[in-house]
Amino acid sequence: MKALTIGKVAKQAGIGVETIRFYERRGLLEEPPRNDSGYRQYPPEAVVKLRFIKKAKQLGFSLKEIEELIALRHKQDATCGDIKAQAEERINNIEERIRDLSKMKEALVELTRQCSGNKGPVTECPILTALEPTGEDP
Amino acid sequence: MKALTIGKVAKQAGIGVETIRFYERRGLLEEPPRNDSGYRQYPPEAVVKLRFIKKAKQLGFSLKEIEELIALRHKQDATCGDIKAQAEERINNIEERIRDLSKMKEALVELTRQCSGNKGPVTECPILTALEPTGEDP
DNA sequence: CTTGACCCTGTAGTATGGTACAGGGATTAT
DNA sequence: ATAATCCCTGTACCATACTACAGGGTCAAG
Repeated sequence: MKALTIGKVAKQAGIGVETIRFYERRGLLEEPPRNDSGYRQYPPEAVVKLRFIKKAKQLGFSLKEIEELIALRHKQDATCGDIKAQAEERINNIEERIRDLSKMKEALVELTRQCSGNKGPVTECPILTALEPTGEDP
Repeated sequence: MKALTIGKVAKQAGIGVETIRFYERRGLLEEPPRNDSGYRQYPPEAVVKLRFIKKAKQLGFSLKEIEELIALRHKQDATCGDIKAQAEERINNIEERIRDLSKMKEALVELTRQCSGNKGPVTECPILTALEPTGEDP
């Protein structure tokens, strides 16, 4: 009697209807029971689960990782430490991405530092010549 | 007489043959002349251009941005300042990504700090309960 | 002169995370 | 009762940046 249609769930979770069906196809969300007309009948917990997915995504977890997290939660012998390990892997991953981005940034900052940024011709721009060390155009 | 086949260019630039053809389709690389058999005949400058693309990619430029950079370089009235502006936009973009990632990381670090990481049951893991605030499973 | 390495086009598939119909049936509000 | 919403499936599409064939022609070495 408290079953929700997909539209209600979508609104309450702040996610699109199509996206929910996509998550179901992906295996991220279990298939809910259907009524006589074939409409999905979601228990209220579905909203909770979708919000979980949404938050995890905001923390940078991929759908695949979220799937693993959910699977872990359902395993009887999974421990808190398993989850923590997962989160720590995520942190390491994020740190690596930050390091990569910082390297890119430093290289670019160095290039712009060398560039006067004035009205000089493009052919003399140190940014381009740095990218194209031996280069001229056809 | 110094024309290169696509395979030679690929090897010298450190890029796959298929990737070069893909760049050509994308409009990133101009179509080279062909010989009687329809083989692409690249001038040696093509290697330079591909290395340019490769380096720009390593600096985090997307193919679309690289296209813009190349177009800028070919415009008569483009200035060094135009290039610098492009690079600075890139820097801002990278900084934004770093800020986003740092936020994610901080949230995760805070969660793992709260988690004992011991053999406790998953249902009591603060990481999961934080992600799923009101939640229990079906 | 044949074999293997190279080249060609065109199409399709990969991964990621969705979004957008088309073409139909069901439900709800007026 | 009928129109406006919903819901269904299935498929195709968006961007990004490739990668992998299939099916065929060409070229160079032994």
